[in-house]
Amino acid sequence: MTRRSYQRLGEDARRNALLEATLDCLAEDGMGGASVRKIAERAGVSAGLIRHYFSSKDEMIHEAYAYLMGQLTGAAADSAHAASEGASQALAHFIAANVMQPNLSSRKVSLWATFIGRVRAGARYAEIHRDSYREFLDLLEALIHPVLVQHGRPAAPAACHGHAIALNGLIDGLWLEGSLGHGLYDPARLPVIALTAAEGILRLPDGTLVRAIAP
Amino acid sequence: MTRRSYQRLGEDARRNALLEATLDCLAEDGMGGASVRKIAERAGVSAGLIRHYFSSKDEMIHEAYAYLMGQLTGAAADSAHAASEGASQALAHFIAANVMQPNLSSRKVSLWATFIGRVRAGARYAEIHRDSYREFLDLLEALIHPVLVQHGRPAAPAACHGHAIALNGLIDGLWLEGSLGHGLYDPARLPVIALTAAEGILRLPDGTLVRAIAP
DNA sequence: GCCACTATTATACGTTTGTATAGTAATGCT
DNA sequence: AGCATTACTATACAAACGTATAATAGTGGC
Repeated sequence: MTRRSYQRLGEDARRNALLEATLDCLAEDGMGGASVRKIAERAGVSAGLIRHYFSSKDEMIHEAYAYLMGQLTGAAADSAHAASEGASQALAHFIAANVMQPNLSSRKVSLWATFIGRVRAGARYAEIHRDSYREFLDLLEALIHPVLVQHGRPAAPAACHGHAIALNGLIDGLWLEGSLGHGLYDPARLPVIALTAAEGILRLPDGTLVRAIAP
Repeated sequence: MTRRSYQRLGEDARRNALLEATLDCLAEDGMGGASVRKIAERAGVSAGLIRHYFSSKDEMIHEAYAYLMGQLTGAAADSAHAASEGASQALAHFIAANVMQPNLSSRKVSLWATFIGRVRAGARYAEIHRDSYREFLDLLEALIHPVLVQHGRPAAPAACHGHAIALNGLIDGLWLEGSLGHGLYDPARLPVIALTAAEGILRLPDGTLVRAIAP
């Protein structure tokens, strides 16, 4: 009996490789098609290995969701904290980044939607979703507040919160629909559409955000 | 051997019962848990029946998606064509209806997301999605145009189209996030948040849409 | 080079899955 | 009531599934 040769990997590296493989299989085959054997094959390991890292398939999928959302919120936080020339530019960059590559991504949307489809029925999914949604809202509030102050708009916490909810909704919706390659319009239009809409939502002077990132 | 007694149903009625059962199982158990046996049980028939109506499980799921989107777009069209006192009220009602019950529904969102998760990898899913997305955009454009004209805003087709994309994004995002019971805010706030944001996106005078549906 | 540790492979098992098909009971017509 | 039609049940099958476990080869330390 000839055993396949293999290379050992540290615990973190192997674990992350399995989570990445899980996400790859979910993006391609959905929840119904991502079997343990497929995930193992994608990760380049045998199916028996998975039990050494996760106590069940369910746990591995939950962890994959947490891992994905950690990546998405991490990238959003980096974007929010990036160097910029003022509050308007920071907000504009944040919004635009969400409706452009690499965030505008059918893979990311497919994964996000696949997990959202389970939020209603699974407490762990719901918890991960709520935490990341809260984090996105908080990031947006922090970006919106100084912009409102700068333009003399009402900037009380409640107003900022409402704006953050609306802006997050706009970004989510455009990101979702814009990533799916439907061919109904050129996704390159989305940054301007998003920024123009955001100016309206925040009652900013026309061009405040669009001009903040234009050449 | 005692066979279970049963009642015959006409082809359309039985078929729709199966599609409803499919959606119920998908909403509860996801793509990975909705087996043919579960769906049959939910529909109150034996598993062998399904082959008499659908040539495969895959086909049944695709048909369920088309059926769901038919319901959602049908309801949207009804809402768009409902009697109203003017263009602003029609648009306001349409927007508000999308972020309130019965549309604000974790079941609907779970189903929608579950299928969206498959759009990237499945041509049939992508086709159904594109057709319904186009229909929503068209409905919105038709609602937006007279409102812009009424308020002397630029109302060329390209402008309407861009506004429809933005508004649809806003509605989708708020509907999605607002349906999931995260407890971060009261979903009863969403109609006002959505309408206020829509006024901004369309550059309408403050209160145009909010006041159109307030008591 | 030797050895201990352990990451990994291969295999097994019981259950579940989607698909296939023969048989029969419900129902409408005469 | 009798009969033909057919919607539906029950069962079977091969494959796939998630889970479990014994064995072994890779690797670092000495």
